[in-house]
Amino acid sequence: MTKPFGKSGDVSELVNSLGWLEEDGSSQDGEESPEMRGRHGMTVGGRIRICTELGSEDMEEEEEEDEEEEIGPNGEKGPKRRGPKKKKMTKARQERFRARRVKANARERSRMHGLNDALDNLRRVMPCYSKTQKLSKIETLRLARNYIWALSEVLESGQSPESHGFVEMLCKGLSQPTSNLVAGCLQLGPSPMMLNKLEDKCGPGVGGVGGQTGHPLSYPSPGLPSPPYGSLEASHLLHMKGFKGPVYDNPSPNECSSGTPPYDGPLTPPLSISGNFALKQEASPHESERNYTPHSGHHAHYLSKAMHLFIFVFNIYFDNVLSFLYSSQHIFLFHRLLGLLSNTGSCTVFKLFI
DNA sequence: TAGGCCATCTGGTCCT
DNA sequence: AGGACCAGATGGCCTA
Repeated sequence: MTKPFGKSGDVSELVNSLGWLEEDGSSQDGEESPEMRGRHGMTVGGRIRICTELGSEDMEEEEEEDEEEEIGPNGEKGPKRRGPKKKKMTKARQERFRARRVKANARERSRMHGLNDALDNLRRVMPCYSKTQKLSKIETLRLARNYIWALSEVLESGQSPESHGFVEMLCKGLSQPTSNLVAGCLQLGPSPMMLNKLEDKCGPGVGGVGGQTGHPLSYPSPGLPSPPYGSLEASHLLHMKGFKGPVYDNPSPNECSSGTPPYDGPLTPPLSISGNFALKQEASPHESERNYTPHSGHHAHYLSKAMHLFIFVFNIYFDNVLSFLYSSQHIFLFHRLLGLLSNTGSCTVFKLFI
């Protein structure tokens, strides 16, 4: 249920159709003409514009009026205005201002599109991804936070990802519908929706749950990070201990309450980069995901998933990642993890990173 | 119909 | 001067 893009563009079309565009055409892509702002003070959408340095002709007139006011009503000279004298809004200046504004709007739009693309990529690696039922921005971020948190808990405390607690962590602070969605995905395992997801990414018959390899944990070829939803495969999640029915129809007081409660206190850091991880990992350094069994490759498996998501999330803000990595001992641990993960053959994206 | 979510425009601020 | 980023404002769409 994705909404069409450029809704404001519709407004501009309306404006265009009403013939309110500037003659030079500088009001394209939803821009409102200075005339509209100046003369009416309110635009098509009813927006009130506060004129500061806007290039309206009225502004120019206002300035001139102000200058006249300095000569008092009875002819006496009033106090001179202090500070630098305002530049006059000449026609040329107005046009430059307008052109600058149009360019800035375009940049801002593309910036936001970039942000949305990144968010879309993030949605794709969430436990419940659906083209038709998109998570909202805020819910995507919350779920990502929870997911990283939950996976790191699995690594640190050895908690089973099949436990009720794992699901609870995933749903913490999420709205009721999102909680239900997540719970539904976890309970149902690889639903048709998830199969679609795999096919969307790697094409039909390529890897994935329904792919040629047949193994539930054989991920599709590179591109996006290996999808973490392998951990949601039926063999893991259908038999969750203590996970009964639509749990979130009846949420516990602390978890998954209705609405979108504010973030209630600091969580465990998304992924604790501590020596422990590496040590746990070393138990089966040569484990391949294809040969993964829940017992022998437990930590390697979930470590790789956590790292995939971790890196992917940070990939969105790559600049921040770099400063983050070079800022402390993390760089050492990062490389150590990289080496270990390489042995598992499950860190394609990781390698691309380096 | 109210509320949630979203895209867009805009002005301000900071930085190069 | 101009670009990046941010937050506020606004209207449109959708759903309960």
